[in-house]
Amino acid sequence: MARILITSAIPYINGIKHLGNLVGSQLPADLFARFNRAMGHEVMFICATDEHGTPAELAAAKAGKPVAEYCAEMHQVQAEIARGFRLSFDHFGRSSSARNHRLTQHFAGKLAENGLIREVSEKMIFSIDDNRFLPDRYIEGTCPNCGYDSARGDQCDNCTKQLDPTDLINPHSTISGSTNLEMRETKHLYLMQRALKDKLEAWIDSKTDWPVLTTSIAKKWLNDGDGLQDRGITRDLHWGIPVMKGDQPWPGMEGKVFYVWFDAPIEYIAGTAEWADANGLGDEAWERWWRTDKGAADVTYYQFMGKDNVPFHTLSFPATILGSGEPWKLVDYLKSFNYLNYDGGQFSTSRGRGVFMDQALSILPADYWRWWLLSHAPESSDAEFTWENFQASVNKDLADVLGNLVSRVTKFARSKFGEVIPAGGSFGAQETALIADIGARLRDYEGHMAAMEVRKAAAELRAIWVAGNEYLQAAAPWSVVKTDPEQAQAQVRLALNLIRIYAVISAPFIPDASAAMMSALNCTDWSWPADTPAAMRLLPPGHAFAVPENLFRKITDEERADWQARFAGIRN
RNA sequence: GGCUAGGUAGCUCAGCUGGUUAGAGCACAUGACUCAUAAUCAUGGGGUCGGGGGUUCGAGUCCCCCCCUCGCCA
Repeated sequence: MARILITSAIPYINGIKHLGNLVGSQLPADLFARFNRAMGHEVMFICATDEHGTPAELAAAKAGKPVAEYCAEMHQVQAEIARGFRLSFDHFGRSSSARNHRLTQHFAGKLAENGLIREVSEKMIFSIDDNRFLPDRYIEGTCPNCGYDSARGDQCDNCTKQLDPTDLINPHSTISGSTNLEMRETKHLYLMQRALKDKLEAWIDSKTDWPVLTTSIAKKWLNDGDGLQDRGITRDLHWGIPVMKGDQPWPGMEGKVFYVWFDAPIEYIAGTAEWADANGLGDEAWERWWRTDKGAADVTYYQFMGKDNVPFHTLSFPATILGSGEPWKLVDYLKSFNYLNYDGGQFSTSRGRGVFMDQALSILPADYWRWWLLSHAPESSDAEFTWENFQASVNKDLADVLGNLVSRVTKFARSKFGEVIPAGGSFGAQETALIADIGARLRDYEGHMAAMEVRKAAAELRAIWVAGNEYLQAAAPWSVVKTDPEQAQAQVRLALNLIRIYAVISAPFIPDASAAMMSALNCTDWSWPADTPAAMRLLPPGHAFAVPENLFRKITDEERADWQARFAGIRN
């Protein structure tokens, strides 16, 4: 039994995520977690909300709530939606937790102890009316280059010229509109990543099995231009983790907090500690997942994320870990995803374009979305969601191939032999061939799942469902029953056992439908069909079953057209 | 502008270190079956593998140039 640590990139707190966010990290991570649990491995699957930073403060202000209260509420909202999608986190934590405060401060203290932190004084724009320093993109004014009147402090959207906020003519705060701005001196901490460059590079170079997408991004940042740069890890904000050197005050840094990108990945560790706390366990319970000197030497650590997160996970976070000089677990395999586009364009949170997680669940149950998203995961390149494709895939794969199979088998069995597994006959050549075929395909499926080849795994799973229909069509128990009822009983017995196998192996993709199948079969034995011939005989003659409701309904053309119109533009 | 990835049947995509008539699913056509959610199964049509050069006995697969898409960076 292996020990497997899985983290999904943590979603930002300021709103509900869209399906592109879901399929890029949480959903494939959940698939992998469920599969590994089913294989009997010990799994720790952690996710959380990423709660600090300026956007959270602004979103809270807009909602008219204190930021802590806003984050607490939004965390509950996101947690509820995650449950709706059946994301099987062992813990869904919060980057604002006491655990993360302590750990983040601990790491900063260790980095300082090891001479990897330097203090930098710099001048930044302060908005007197907003009573806050403004990040560059929150300042707008007239572009000195082209005269565009809504140029941002970091770049002009019109002429694309790179700008410094001080270049702008008539600069103003985008938060309040105030022009009452001034340059103020402020001091920040920088993590000296340059000093860790060689260590990071050697570590990246050792990861020969990583996708090119991952390593090429990391190497670009390591070597491009002036190479890896030191990085500011503090900000002048109110909402965040106070800057402390371990548990000691940090002179000169009073009133400042750590930068959100410094504390967010540390939450992977803190979230595991939160899990231990929530379950009444001691520190050793979570440390055995993260500290190689405390039992984590045999842990394999997998991270899941969209490609935009790769630099932080290949460089920044490892710099924190390596720089601490302590034996924390580094990621072993990093699975990154491209983007999911929506009907010819991009999903857009600001314009409400595309389908958001809460809306998706209000339309159809989680399994429909899970199946489509995972079977079309943007692995090798960007992928595209269209309603036509969604309707066609879901209707064909789920309703016709799988759902109808369960329906035809259980209904036929009931009408001919009653609601128990029939006892007659024995498996012949056709049955033996099916068992061999399913067995071979299962090994293939397991290989794809273990390798996180999500699309290929989905395709193989579907092929396994199809094999059941092919068998049924060839065996034709509805004909055989007229001449050789004993043989038809054996065929039905096999088919009913096949449904249990389908339930077990499909659960990582469509957990609710799997549960419905198992419930209909009156079975609680979720053991993986490693021994296929034995699994085909698991439900014994005389075992009672029931005919379930149809597992999946079909999406009609009217519904498709309606949704297409509804999600084209502004969210309402 | 630099860099990554991609451009393969109407659609969504597989094609590892170059090697027999380029594959799958969907869609389409025909046939079979009638247990089942008008579901299933079989067969078939359909591609000059973005364009142009080159290496090779042989290239979707390697090299060069060009065009287009996406993202990152500047």
